[in-house]
Amino acid sequence: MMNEMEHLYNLLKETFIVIDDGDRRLFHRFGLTPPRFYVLLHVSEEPGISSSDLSQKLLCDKSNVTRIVKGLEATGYLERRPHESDGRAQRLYLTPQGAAICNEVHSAHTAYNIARLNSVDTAVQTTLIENLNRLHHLLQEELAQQTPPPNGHHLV
Amino acid sequence: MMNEMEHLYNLLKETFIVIDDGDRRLFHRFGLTPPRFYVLLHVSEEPGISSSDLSQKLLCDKSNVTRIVKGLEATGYLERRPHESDGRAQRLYLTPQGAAICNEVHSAHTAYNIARLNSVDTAVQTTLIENLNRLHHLLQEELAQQTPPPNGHHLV
DNA sequence: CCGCAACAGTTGATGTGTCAACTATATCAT
DNA sequence: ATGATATAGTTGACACATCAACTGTTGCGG
Repeated sequence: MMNEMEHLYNLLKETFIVIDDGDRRLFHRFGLTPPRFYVLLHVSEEPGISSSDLSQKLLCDKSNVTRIVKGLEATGYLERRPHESDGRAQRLYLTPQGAAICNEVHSAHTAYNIARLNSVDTAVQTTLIENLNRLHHLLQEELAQQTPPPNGHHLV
Repeated sequence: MMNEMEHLYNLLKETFIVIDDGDRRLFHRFGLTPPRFYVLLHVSEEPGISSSDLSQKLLCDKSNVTRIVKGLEATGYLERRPHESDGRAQRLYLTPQGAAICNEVHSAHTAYNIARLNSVDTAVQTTLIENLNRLHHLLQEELAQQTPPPNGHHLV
């Protein structure tokens, strides 16, 4: 019927979906989407970060960042300033409102994660982390040796 | 710095991303995308299934199915026939070409999953499945009791 | 049998993601 | 210095996802 590999595969996907759905709802309560929040978060952690660096952190295409930033700028959460020495680049900064909402949502998200993930006991948590770590490494190796990555991914 | 919950959270997301990226590349080799493939797969498993039922299996909105089906119909992989007793509904069937590509890609995907997930040894696999199962259950309960689900999700 | 709620499916608006092609600036080797 | 190459960011075209609003059918309670 369904072998172990398929089972593991499906479990991973479904677990992710549930987590992601919870995130989406949480962010929605604050008028944000996951990508918008994660842009704010990264900018708050590294003020002045460039769009390119951001796209690498988010594991998505640069063009995607361009448009998300545009939206956040329109909402008044983010601003772009020209890079002082590189004429191509720009630097991203949070506005005061952006910083405020980012802190607020970040706390809520952390609390939510504690609430939802703390229900598994510590022992399970630890082995889960160990095992996922191993799997994650193996998968990444496997992918890396496959081909030069086109551009792929689609995080958060 | 980073507590256990955050760690687990990030690991789950990143692991999923790597898996998903591999999938995307695999399907791409056959001129398919993940959503298109999964529509074909479900129709092959349940010929005559309706769009509504499909959207529930895929955990996505009906309107999404409408458009994916439209695309697959245009490619000649799928056809729609009116439901014999319900004037609102339609039945979905694979064309011979659709059935052929579906089988081909399905085998390739299974083989790929075996290759990539078999590198973790059986013991790890087993505990991983157990622990993920537990986590998955808890998360789902948590989500379910939260609110009447709007429509959410975004599988595969 | 009639009116109305539920359901199947479509459409439009919008956000997110990809890729490919482009502009403009930087960098590096000669 | 100049010319090839790389990098930063934008844009256009398209796929996929949501939600909200709509059309038609079904089915059910009066």
